[in-house]
Amino acid sequence: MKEGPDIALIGSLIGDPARANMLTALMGGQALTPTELAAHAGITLQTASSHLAKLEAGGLLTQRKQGRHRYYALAEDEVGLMLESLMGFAASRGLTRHRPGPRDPALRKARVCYNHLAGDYGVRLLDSLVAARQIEVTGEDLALTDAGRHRIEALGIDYDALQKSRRPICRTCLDWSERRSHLAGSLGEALLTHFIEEGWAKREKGSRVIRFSHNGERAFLELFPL
Amino acid sequence: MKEGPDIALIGSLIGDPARANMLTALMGGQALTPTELAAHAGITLQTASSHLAKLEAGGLLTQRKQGRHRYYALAEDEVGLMLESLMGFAASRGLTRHRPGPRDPALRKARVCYNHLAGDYGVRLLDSLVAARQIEVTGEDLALTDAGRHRIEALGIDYDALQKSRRPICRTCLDWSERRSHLAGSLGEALLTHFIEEGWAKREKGSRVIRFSHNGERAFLELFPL
DNA sequence: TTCATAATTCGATCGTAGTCGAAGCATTCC
DNA sequence: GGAATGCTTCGACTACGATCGAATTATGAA
Repeated sequence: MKEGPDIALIGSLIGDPARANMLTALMGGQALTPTELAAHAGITLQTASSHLAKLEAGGLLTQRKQGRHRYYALAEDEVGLMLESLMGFAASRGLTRHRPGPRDPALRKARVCYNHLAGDYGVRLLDSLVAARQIEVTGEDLALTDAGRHRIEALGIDYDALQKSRRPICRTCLDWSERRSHLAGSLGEALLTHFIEEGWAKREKGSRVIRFSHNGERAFLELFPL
Repeated sequence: MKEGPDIALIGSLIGDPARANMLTALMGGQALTPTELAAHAGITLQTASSHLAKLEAGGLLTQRKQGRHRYYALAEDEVGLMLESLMGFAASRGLTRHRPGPRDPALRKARVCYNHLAGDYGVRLLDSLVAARQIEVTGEDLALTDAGRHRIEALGIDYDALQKSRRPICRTCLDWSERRSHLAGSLGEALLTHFIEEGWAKREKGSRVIRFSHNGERAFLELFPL
């Protein structure tokens, strides 16, 4: 009768439109305050506060106090992966509330998925690393090869620091626009940070879009060929 | 504000405990009837029917009519992947429930489905006839070839008698233990009757189990190879 | 201190969705 | 043919949760 994990609780948390809007907003990767999230969801602050408490109790969000602000963010990578999976299915069903506008192609090209690169460029990144045998694919698992380690160290990324964290370095994440996997995990995060620090790309305010500069785009495509 | 796919609808569908129980049950891979699903969810048939209609409208389930039964199953692989992702997260939160026990192996091996053979042996029977080009598959329809007609007449089955009845001779029937089609229709019935009359197998009282004798099992496997 | 901003808590209202009994179809069994 | 089974539809009841106004707490600024 009752077997397996309890998905109803998680589902009901995501199932409320207001909460779903907040979670979608937080998929941008930035921590947001209750006031900002209330605006995203189109509800009052009181209601938002109640929702956020539930999401936190359910383990989907974490909260960080900072002065008189409280910053909410997705609790773990796993939350982002799960939401992306839901989005993938919803998108395949044609359940998109987003009116097809000019921002849509930009979103499909490159966007942030919690903390790593997604969209066409995100998929290309993983494909390129796999093609160069710098990442090995075993089923759904990814592993960095020796060549891969040297490669990212050459980019100036501290491999030992990545290894210290308990999070997996490489991880697949299903891309809802491309419907293929892109690179998540601490390496995925580090690479996106690297691109931004190098000035190749930057986050667009108030959305998940990642804008590549002209030179940044050229460098990215050259560095990660197919 | 509102970008990306609408995950709230999907979430709310999964969010109801009764529906979550049904989906969990269907993760087993077998197609189930509303009655069975109602039992899994601990609700009445009426309520289950309402839930199933919603899940189907949401694209999570598909339905297949079979006589006076309706078999529900997960609509696509993507649904399973999505649920798996949710379960993974729920499990990591420690939100686990009971563990499933092994079902009756004899039922899985061979049982009666109305009047024809089902289970592992039932699926094998159809597979073998198809492999020998004695039955042709066109989508969900089955057709007996000339070779097939000669084959069953050689077994002593009266083909003309089968043709006289209004019922289709060959028909697919979804096997709940194997989750694949087996052979139904008047031919399916005639074959099971044949096996029993030959003494190869007999029905077990008070259950749906079909017990093959030692010699019967040997003869069956030899006559219908894979 | 006093005021302003940020956020939570409380309480009341209101809709909606889950639930089941009863009735209505559809199909199969005898 | 009629009875039995499987399932859906309809209608009514109920309960839970989303929502917001008002009051409360907490932090920072003047």
